[in-house]
Amino acid sequence: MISYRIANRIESRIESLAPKRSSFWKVGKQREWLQSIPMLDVVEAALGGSLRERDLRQFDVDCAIKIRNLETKLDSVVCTIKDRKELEKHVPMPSEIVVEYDKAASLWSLHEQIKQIELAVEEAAQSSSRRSKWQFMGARDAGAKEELRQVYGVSERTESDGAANLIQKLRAINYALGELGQWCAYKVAQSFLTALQNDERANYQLDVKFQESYLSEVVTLLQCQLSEGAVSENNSKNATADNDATQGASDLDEIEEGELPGSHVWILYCVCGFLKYETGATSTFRNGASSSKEVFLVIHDCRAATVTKYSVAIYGLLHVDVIIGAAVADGKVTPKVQSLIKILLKYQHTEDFRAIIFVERVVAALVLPKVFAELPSLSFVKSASLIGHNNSQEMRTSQMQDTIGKFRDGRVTLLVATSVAEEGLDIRQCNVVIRFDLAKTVLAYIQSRGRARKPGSDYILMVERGNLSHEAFLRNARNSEETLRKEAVERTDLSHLKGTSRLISVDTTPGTVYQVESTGAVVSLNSAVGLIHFYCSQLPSDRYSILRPEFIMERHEMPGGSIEYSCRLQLPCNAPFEKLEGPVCSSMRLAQQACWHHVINAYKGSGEEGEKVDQNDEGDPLPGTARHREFYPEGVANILQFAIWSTLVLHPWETGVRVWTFFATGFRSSLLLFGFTTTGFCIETLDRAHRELKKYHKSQFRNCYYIATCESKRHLELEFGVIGHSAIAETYLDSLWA
DNA sequence: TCAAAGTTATCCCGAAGAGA
DNA sequence: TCTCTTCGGGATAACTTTGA
Repeated sequence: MISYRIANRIESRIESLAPKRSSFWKVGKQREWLQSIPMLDVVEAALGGSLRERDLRQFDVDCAIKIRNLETKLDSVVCTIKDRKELEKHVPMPSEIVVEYDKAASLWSLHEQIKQIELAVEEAAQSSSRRSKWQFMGARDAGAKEELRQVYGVSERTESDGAANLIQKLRAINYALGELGQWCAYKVAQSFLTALQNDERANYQLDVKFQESYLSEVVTLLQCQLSEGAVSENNSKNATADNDATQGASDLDEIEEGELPGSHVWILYCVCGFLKYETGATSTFRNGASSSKEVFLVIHDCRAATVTKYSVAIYGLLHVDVIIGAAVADGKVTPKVQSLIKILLKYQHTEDFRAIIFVERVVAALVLPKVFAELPSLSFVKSASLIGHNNSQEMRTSQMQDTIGKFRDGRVTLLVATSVAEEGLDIRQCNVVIRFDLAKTVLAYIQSRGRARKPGSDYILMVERGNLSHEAFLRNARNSEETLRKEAVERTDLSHLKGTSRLISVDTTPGTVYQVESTGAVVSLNSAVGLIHFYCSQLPSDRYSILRPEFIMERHEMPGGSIEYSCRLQLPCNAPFEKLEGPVCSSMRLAQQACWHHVINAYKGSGEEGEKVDQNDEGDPLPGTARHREFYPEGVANILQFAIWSTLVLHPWETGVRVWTFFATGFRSSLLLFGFTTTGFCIETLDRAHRELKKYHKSQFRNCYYIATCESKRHLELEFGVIGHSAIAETYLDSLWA
């Protein structure tokens, strides 16, 4: 909490400083500092005890140094309030609870079988890579295949195209098997398979068929193993029918409170949606979903037992414990999942329960809500997944917002989220945060705790019993936080380290850090690559420009056999400089970062340093400056003012309408505008033809500014009018059309 | 032992497509 | 034609694996 406050303080300080700084400065990673919060080494755990006092003092000093260096880098001051209780009056602090679970028994056989399937996929993909496309659809010659390609409007994909995707899925299943248990892995495999079967491409794309066949195998593998202990909706009914306890089950609804019928030895089973265990001579199987109360009991030899609401409450957890415990023994679910279920059950009577479970992997976030949905004992929970996008199971932004909205208004009471929810999710009703997978960094540890916003909240950390790295992480996170707080209050005297390499100084490290004298803004190697990208994005442009730097790496074999790298930086053509060669460095990353200094030098050389040189002597803004961008309302660079005209004729197509296409490309102070005629583009509509043609030329010509594809002179004039070149275009077009 | 490469996740932004 | 949404590529971060 303290360091989170510090972070906020620093961020607001940065924000207050930002307007005074150059555009380069604004991109600096403001969050970077938190990632580098010092932590005690895992060595501590390996030593089997706490660090000695001398080591702790050393750690405090390290912490002080890091904070001081951070302040230097950000030109900021770290501070906090002395009395923590004072802070807690205003900012609710959840109570931290550590829950231990046992290590899962490894299901070697299943893991191995899935790995074998993975190998088989790789082999099949390799052998299929040369196979003809579209063959499986009966296309035997090139014409037939082309016809199919036209019909479906997509290029054909082969088995090898699907292999990489499938291997990822198999690894996710294997992960679920190890971390969550067999039943969850089965659920994962099943959802992958269902998604493929619902994919309309399955009708004609080989890669989908390929994946489907292997996934079916995995589903069968996991499903077969489950049949001994698992009860699906269908076979639970069968089990009930097979058992003479059907009557007993119906009776049970009536006997939640009162005396059990005495004619049998009753063993009532918790059926958490998927489990059935036969341990008694006479048994009753009851699917918990049939009861409105979801009571779960294990009562042994209870001929005369009296069931009361009290015993229901007492035995509720015991019941789940026993039954899921049996499932744990079978590997159906892992002890970790068992513990999670038990944790959730403790909140079943909590008013306005709202919880977030943080998991590391997307697959866990997706499968756990499915598990909860099938547990009658967790029917008080309405769960949903929250994951980011740009992964194989991505969630769209609108879906994410929808889920968060539901969580906020209570339609969803439990979110199972990846780290996407660690920051920025502000839901005041959230009263429980569970770290199913421990955070990876102290930042994540603090941030996820901050999601529990309600007074009296719980922050539950699930730790594997006997896992040294888990224990060490917890200790380190707490120590780091406390050390930070103390350091922010007391401030260690580091004057004796002044001038040494441990305390960084913007002045003492020339060559790695650049400082803008007028503002004091500092740029380091760490932020170099990001800054170059940002700089490019700020260059004046029109909507057709691709403003992206390109880093071309070169490998150098040095005398002595060592390998070093240099980087050639290619900037967009509307930058004041286009190509820069960086020095030879020991690593690719360093070579990439080192280009930064050349950018700085070129930047200075072009007179573009700081805000004072945003304009030339005539008062016009210079290229690459914010003012320059504003100066051109259409976003067209100054360098486009001069033009060299040229024409060329491309592909004399056989039939179709004649289309005029132009594209413009600029080099520093000149513009090349090419025009050519194209006939034969008869793809549905002319609009479509234009788009296709534009796409083609964009891919063919680098640094292409603008493409216009038109069927008449008038259209072309309009196109050029859009980018403010109507006068130039008119002159040119007159000569062309003449 | 260390650096590179790979894997897992994230965010950001431009391109492309859909719909009003 | 414009606006909004979706998709995909490129970036970062932390960690693990691999190889010299």
